[in-house]
Amino acid sequence: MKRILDDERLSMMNHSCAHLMAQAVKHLYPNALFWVGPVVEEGFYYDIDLGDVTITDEDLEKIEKEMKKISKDGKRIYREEITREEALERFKNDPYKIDLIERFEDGTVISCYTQGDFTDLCRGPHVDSVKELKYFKLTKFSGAYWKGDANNKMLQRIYGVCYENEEDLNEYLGELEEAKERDHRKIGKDLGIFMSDDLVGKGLPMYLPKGYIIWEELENYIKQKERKLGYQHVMTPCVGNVELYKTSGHWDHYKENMFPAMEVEGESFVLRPMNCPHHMMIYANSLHSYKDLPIRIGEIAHDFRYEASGALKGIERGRHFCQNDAHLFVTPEQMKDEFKRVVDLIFDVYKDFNITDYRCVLSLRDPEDKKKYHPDDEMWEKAENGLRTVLNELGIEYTEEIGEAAFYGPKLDVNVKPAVGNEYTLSTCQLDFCLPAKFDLKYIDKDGEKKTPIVLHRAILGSLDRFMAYILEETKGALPLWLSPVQINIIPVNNEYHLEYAKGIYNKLVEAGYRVNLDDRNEKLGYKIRESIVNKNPYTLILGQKEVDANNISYRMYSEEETHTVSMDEFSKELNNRMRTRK
RNA sequence: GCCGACAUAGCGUAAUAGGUAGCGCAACUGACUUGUAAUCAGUAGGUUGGGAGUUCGAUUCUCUCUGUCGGCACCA
Repeated sequence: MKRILDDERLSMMNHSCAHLMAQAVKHLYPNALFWVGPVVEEGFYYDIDLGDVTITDEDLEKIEKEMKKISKDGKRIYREEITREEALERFKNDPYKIDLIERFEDGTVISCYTQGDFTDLCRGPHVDSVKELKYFKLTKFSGAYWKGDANNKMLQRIYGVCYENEEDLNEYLGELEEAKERDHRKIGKDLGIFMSDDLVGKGLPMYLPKGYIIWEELENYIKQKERKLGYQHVMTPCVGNVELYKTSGHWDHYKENMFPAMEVEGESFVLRPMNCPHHMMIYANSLHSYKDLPIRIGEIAHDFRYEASGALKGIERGRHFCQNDAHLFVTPEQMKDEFKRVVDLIFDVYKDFNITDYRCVLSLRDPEDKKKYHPDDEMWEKAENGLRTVLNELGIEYTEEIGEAAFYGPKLDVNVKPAVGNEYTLSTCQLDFCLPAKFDLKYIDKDGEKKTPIVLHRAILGSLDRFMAYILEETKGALPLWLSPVQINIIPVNNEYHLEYAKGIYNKLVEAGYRVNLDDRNEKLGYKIRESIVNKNPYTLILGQKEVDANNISYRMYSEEETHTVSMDEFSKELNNRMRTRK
């Protein structure tokens, strides 16, 4: 399927369709004022000020109908170029357009596009006639802050999408439906992986036995990788004194997003939102020589953030989550090498999980935003240039994004897209010259001088919760063998005659360390097989008289219809192989 | 948090122009003893998310709270 943003024609159609929608809205709501209507990955939208009117589902249908009418009428779309002054005069009653026009320098030529009774300020380009826009659909609507600023008025945003023909449109709409099916929240419920309950609290999902198995496997997996790379794992408390976060600076930046402080015997404590300060204190616990560095402190750490209620989303974003966190304390000379090791680890892990659809972002500070970022221009220059150099040397493709850095330093983010919703960060590696200084961390260098180390903050699986959400969506719940809560489901054909044999096989597999289920209920074979497939078990063993007689086993793999009959030895080899290759 | 929509049994859903709710799957009981995607019969399960109001009567209308969903804003 063509991607709209990558396709010139489709981009133009979608943008023109935004104008078409605006015209229809203007017909139905003569007082409507329009802000901007760009093309985006999923089609187009237009931000509209409708005064006190709010859009409903029925309105969306009405607007769509009006759009069809205008399209049928088939007016040509004309481009017109006017001066900034003419534009200011023409749109003098439209504060939104004036706002846009005033951004242009004096003497700029500004273009307008007109179709029938509707004119809009626009850079273009557009299709030649509205009759080219036939296969479109308004998909959703919501509030959206003017200029993306929560302090501003909320406008109404209507989203739509336009394709060249009906098949493409239907295919796209079908994909939207399909995406809902692999939403981790649905899979998590269907397969009994996690739950949540109002009485526990929103944004606080709980892992059921099956979910905890996955969680545990992920924990063991990443800790093993890290140990091999010289990480030392620690355990630190989920609560910390407020002073700890005042020292780090997190309190100033994030107290609004932390659970409120608990006052106990004159002291204030908070649930920790991240683990950097604890790890800094662990480093500070002993004196370090340059010979000891890098020191790599890792933790599978429980964190709590008071996320805005509207931001909560299953296990992808909750108010409790578990970070695959580590802080690497390095000398300036070691920084580059250590950063490379982190990047290598990220992509090594992605290979194991078959993650290929990701985007690397070099997240930089916004130098204009004096509030958000640690005020030390020299430090930022050094950190950002250092990070950029390393990324270039590693040959990593990335885009730079301003204003995405942490308050203490720039970072490399690896972002992915979920089934439903906005892109998020899966892995991150952050360069920090700031916190080590705030905590006055030192090591003794060759020359006997005390120096401050650089810290790399990094998370590979990000949070185990979010990573699990991602894997569930990517696999549609059909997890690879090593992660599956039930790896092998055994079904005896007839309990009376084959249960003993099945038990023998069951014991052997359990002994070998597999998670096995023996389905000895009195149900029809077909019923049990169906259920085994619905539960997405990787292997379903069917054991009947044939297998008993030949002392072998028959199995079906998930997503395959044929049955394989092999000896137990062969089956063990296959299992071993899949466990080893993590397939 | 903001804008909007939604909330019916464990899950998926139906219905009521206001007269206290059906169905399927799951569960439970019994029969059947099964060879590759749903055996048959029966039983139980609901203060229709919580609270308040209007009404003779509210699951249905109104308000409010809570939660969920779609976006926006936020994301150390």
